Amino acid sequence: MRTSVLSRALLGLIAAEPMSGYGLARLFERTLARAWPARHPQIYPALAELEQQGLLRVSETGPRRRKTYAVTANGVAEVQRWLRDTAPDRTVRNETILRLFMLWLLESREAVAFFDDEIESHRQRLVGFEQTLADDERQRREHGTAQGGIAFCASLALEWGIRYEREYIEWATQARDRIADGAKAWDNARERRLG
Amino acid sequence: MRTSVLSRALLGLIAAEPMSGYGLARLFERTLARAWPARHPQIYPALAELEQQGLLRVSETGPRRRKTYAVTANGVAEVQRWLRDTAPDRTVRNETILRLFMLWLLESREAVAFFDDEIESHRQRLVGFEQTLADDERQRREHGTAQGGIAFCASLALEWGIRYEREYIEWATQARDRIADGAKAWDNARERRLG
DNA sequence: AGGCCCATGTAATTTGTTACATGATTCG
DNA sequence: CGAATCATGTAACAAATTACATGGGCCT
Repeated sequence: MRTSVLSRALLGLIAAEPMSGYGLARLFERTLARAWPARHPQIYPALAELEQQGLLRVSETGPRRRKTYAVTANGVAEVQRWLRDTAPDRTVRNETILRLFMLWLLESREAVAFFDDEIESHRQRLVGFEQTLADDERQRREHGTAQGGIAFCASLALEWGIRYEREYIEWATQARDRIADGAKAWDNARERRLG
Repeated sequence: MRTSVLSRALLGLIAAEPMSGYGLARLFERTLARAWPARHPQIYPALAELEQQGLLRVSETGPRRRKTYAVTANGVAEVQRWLRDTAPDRTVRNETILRLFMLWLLESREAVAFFDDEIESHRQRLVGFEQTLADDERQRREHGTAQGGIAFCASLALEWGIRYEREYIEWATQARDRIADGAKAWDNARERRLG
C-alpha cells in the first residue's frame, strides 16, 4: 500500500473539488510544481490505487473517457489524519545552494555570471507570482467573495512564494556584488588552490 | 554512465579537500543535508564509479580500510564544465507548502497548531545557523585567515540559510495570527465545505 | 572484554522521470 | 480533414531511502 506524500496530496486536492487525473496533472504543472513537482505517470497509478482503497471513487465519466474522481468519507478522514498525526519532512532540496559549495572552482567573472543568471531567473518568477496575486485580488474585488478556506490557503502559499523570491534576489544581488568587488582576492585564492 | 547531481557534487567537494566516503557522508549529514540530502548507500557506489571513470583516484588508504579519494585533472574539469554549461534545476520540493493547500480540512485551532510547530521548528534551525555563523567568525578572528574561496562560498550558503529561516518565521507568524484572528470565518467556511 | 564509533558495502523497495503508445474530441 | 489539445495509460530507467551485513580499531 502506497502512503506517499503525493497520494495524500491528491486526496486533499480532490476533497476541495472533484477532478480528473488530467486536471490534477495540469494543476501540478501550473501552480503546485514549485512546491511539489508531479507528472501524469505518477498521478494516474496513484489515483487507481486510491480508488481501490476506497479513498476515492469515480464520480463521473466525461467525453474522452475522462474519469472525474471524488473523495469518500474515508478519504477525507485519511488526509486529516495525515495532516494531524504526521510531521512534514522539512528537508528542501536546492541544487543552486549545493552548487554554491563548488563555485570557488570557477573564475570570479564566471561566479558573477552564475549569480546574474540566478537573479534574472528568480526575478521572472517573482513577476509571475506578483501577477497571480494581482489577478487574485482583482477577482476577489469583482466577485466580492469572502476568502473561503481553500482560496485563503492558496493565497498564503503565494505570499510565501513572493517573500521567498524577494529575499532570494536580495541575497543573490549582495553575493554577486561582493564577488565582483573582491574579484582579485577570489581569483588569487582560486589560483592558490588549483595551481 | 551516471552524470547525476550527486556525482558532480562529490567531485567538487573532494576537489576542495581529499576525503573518504565516510567523511563525505558526515559532511552531508551535518551541513549539506539542508540543501541536498545524501547518505552512504548513495555515496559509496557513486565514488566507485567516479574512480572507474578516472575522475577520482584513491590517494591514500588509512586504518579501518579507509579509502581517501582525490580528484584527478579530468575530475576538476568535469565539475567546472558542469557548473558552467548546465543550468541548475531550480525546483524546490517543500512538503510544508504542499500541505498548506490541504490545511483548510482542519479546524482553525489545528491550523494554528500547524503553524506553531513550523515556527518552533524553524526557530531552532535558525538558532543552529546563527551559532555556526558565530563560530565561523570567531575562528576567522582567531586565525586571522582571509576568506579563501571555499570558506567564502560556505559562508554565502550559511547567510542564505539564515535569511531563509528569518523570512519563513516571519511569514508563518503572520499566517498563524491571521488564522487565529479569523478563527470563526475559517471554521464556518470549513463547515460549509465539509458539511 | 565489551561498547562505541569508524568504515564500507549490498539488497530491496519506493519514488520520480523520460519515453513510448494510443485514442477521442474540438476547432479552424 | 488536419492539427491541436484533451485524456489515459505502460515501460524502462534513474535516483533515493531503508534495512541488512560485516569488520576494524580505539578506549576504558
